[in-house]
Amino acid sequence: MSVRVRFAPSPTGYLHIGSARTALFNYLYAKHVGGKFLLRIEDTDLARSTEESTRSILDGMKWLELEHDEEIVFQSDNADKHRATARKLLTEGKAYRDFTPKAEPSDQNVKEGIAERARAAQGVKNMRDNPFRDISEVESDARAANGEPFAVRLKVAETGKTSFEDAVYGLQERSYADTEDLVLLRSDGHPLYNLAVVCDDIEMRITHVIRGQDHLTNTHKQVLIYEALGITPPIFAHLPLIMAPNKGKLSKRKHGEVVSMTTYRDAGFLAAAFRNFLALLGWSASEEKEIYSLTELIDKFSLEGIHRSNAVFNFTENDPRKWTDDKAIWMNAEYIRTMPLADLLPFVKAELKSAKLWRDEYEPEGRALTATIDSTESQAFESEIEIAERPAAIALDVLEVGSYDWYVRTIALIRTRFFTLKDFSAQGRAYFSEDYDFDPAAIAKNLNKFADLKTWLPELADRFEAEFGDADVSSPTVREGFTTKPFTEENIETVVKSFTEEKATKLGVIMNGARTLLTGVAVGPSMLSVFETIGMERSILRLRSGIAWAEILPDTTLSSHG
RNA sequence: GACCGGUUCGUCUAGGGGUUAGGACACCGCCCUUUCACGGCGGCAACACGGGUUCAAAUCCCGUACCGGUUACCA
Repeated sequence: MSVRVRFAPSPTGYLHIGSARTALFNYLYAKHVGGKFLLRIEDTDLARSTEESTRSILDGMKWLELEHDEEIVFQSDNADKHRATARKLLTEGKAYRDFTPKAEPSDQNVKEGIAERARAAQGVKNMRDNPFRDISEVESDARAANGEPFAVRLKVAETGKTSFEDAVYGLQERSYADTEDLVLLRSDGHPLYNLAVVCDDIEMRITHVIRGQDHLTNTHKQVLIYEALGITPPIFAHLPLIMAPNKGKLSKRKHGEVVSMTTYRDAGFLAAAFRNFLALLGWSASEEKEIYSLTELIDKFSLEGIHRSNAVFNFTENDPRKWTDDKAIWMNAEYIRTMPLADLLPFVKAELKSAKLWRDEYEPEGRALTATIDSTESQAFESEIEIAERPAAIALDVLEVGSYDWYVRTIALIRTRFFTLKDFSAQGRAYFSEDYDFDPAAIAKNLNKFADLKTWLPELADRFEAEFGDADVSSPTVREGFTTKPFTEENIETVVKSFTEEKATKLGVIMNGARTLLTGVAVGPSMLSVFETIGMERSILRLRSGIAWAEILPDTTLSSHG
């Protein structure tokens, strides 16, 4: 029998990080064993389910690239079948009508109320004390025929226990005495969760139920329904929960956007990286390795590798630097820095486009750069990128700023310090636009402290112009007839070094000042490569520009010795 | 309260009778470097507690503590 698993979220909000991991594990297991990964929307709670939420969940799944097999099942479509099942159990005497009037839902916290009631009962409640449990069939039928409202409850036997072998938690047993006669059908005829789940899992021929540990005790109730129906239950595998840093529940209400999948998509995370991170929360392949491709994950995934203890999703509220789990950020940076450039480029393109920084010249001529390049084309393309990535291999000593080759090489250069895709349009903005911001901290540290730079840097620009000025950057290979050198790292270094000596200052002072003016930020790749990448013309322009200087505080009187 | 589950560095985890208890993130230091959030090297840091079994316990058993889940005519 082939394996069929399902991810069954209830559409009462966006895709929660815990649900996303449940979906991932189901997906990985299905793919590992060559089974089917199905999706069922558990929308039986009409009051709370929304279409928008369903869409958001689907969006999240799509972003994570967890494609489901077969049609989506909407649980609400099966309500009639659920009711029929309940009726069947009723006629077989395995369930009974409960004519107890429906209790008014308390207006305070529902969960709190339940716990309170349970505490009051001192845990000695007799689960078989429902007065309608044993009324005669005749009386029950008569009252029902009379229009009296009733809920349908499963008739749990007086003595015995339910048991099942959980693939993660091992043998689970529970005395009947601890399980109430659960409600199958509400008095308004609405099927309840446990009934609906069992019916649908049977209908969908689910073989393995992989879900959160919060359902571990529910499972006993479901086993009871399977037994009443005379059907062998599927294999259950419960997952440890993902908790907040205080080991409490991780919820939208308390923790906000950090728990939503769309947050990560919008924050510039790569799905592959986030998937990788999620996979390692509650599962491990028992090896000293952190980076796993999807194929590796599928290959190595097993139910045996799932943990039994909850995992903390570590983040610090109100700390922008640690707004989400450090390891997730690191993982994303790792992907951005080390994944094949050809795979990264489409994501960078999308980011630059949405920031209005994209230019069509960045597209390789005659080819559309998309995420799905066929293999032969992709190979040719990759070797081209390899060339661009390896400065030494480039025939030209200067790349034309704004060209495709320049673009690819720039991305290869700047990605080494980036954490998210957003960095390409934020920190990296100065590479693609003249309209970029200056980080006040960078100005304070690299410009304000050295007042002489205000005259030095424009002077450096003059020097650049004199040294490199009439080199034809548009056809840099043609060098004959020109008296000046090409604007390359090596030549730039010579010029800047002698300039520094003339001014009797440290190289760092000049370089850092220039970096701030040229890029607006205090960090980045080697400054020589930044000069080269920004290009001669723009470098000169920016060194002369007074934009950043305008932000210098008026009381700055520090000398260059500072 | 009752029932069920869990407990290895701050966090994610490896290890399941004999290990200097390993890795990753974070943090710190050094190196590289003009800067840096890149890179390299190194450091700090953990078996919840108490009993037992055993020549030997992080590992097996019992208890305690703590944490979590469930206890709905929610899902």
